[in-house]
Amino acid sequence: MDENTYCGESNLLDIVLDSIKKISGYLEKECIKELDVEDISRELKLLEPTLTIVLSKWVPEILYLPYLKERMSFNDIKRALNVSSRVLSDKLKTLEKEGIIERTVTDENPPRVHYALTEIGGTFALALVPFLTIVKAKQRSSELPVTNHM
Amino acid sequence: MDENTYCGESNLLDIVLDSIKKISGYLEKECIKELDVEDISRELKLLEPTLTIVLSKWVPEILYLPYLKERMSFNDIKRALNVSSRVLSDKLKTLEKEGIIERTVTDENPPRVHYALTEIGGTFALALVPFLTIVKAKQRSSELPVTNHM
DNA sequence: CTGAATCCTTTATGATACTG
DNA sequence: CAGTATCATAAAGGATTCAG
Repeated sequence: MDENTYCGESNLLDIVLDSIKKISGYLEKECIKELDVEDISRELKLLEPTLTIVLSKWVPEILYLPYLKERMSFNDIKRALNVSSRVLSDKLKTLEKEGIIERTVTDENPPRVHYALTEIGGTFALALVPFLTIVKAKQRSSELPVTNHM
Repeated sequence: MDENTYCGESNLLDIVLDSIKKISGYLEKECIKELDVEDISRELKLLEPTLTIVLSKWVPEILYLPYLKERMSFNDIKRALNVSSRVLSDKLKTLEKEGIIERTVTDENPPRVHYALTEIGGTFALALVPFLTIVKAKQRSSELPVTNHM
């Protein structure tokens, strides 16, 4: 494993798998027995609006851009992702409303606009890493080290 | 915090935040500097097909059902989620093709069909937990303990 | 019960053009 | 540069019906 475009993720994968193991252990011991389908379903319905936003097309890409750069202009993002301005505008507005990114206008002359992840936005991005890592690992090899899934 | 429908997740949140912290620390030290927008963008494009599937409507819900039950019939799922059979059928087929769930037909009389998470599917579900936990924590209170996001 | 087949509506996205 | 407005298309979801 040497063409690590993302970064040395043989190591990242280890961290992620370790996290998953802990979560799995916790869930197994503490609560799974008491859950029922309706609970989870109801629960996920509450999460759905946010899920729909964060996991729609382009949004993961966007999240990992400011993550890199700290702040980017509208056109920087547009060019980096090769997305139409209408779609990008929509997404940015939605993400701003959700408090995931923030838009700042400088009082320079001419004024500049830049976007950056908020703190919660950054946490969101990081919380997605385990999932992205697993997806990637699955794509790389079908035989992924497996945690005990309940 | 006592109406924990999901489960005692003040504790789960701790585990998740700890994981995120480790991931954050790792990324910060090891690689973020060397990344550029095109890399990440290219990378996420590869993940996109899977992301689109797993994060589309109903799929998280589905993932957390067999997660609970180990195996469910078509109609169990249908009733639990209150989803049309066309949509459910589509989703299940796609998930099966992706190796995330598996469909089994028993040779009873009458034959029964049931669905269950595969091992990778279970890992997927667990890998989503951090993200779901963060989303939920965000909804519960705007002031979420924050990791240093780069 | 487990779907497949149809049809219809809604939502998401894309392309293009245009403005302060 | 940072968008908005408009139009067109595609993709996803929902409702209903029917069959083995």
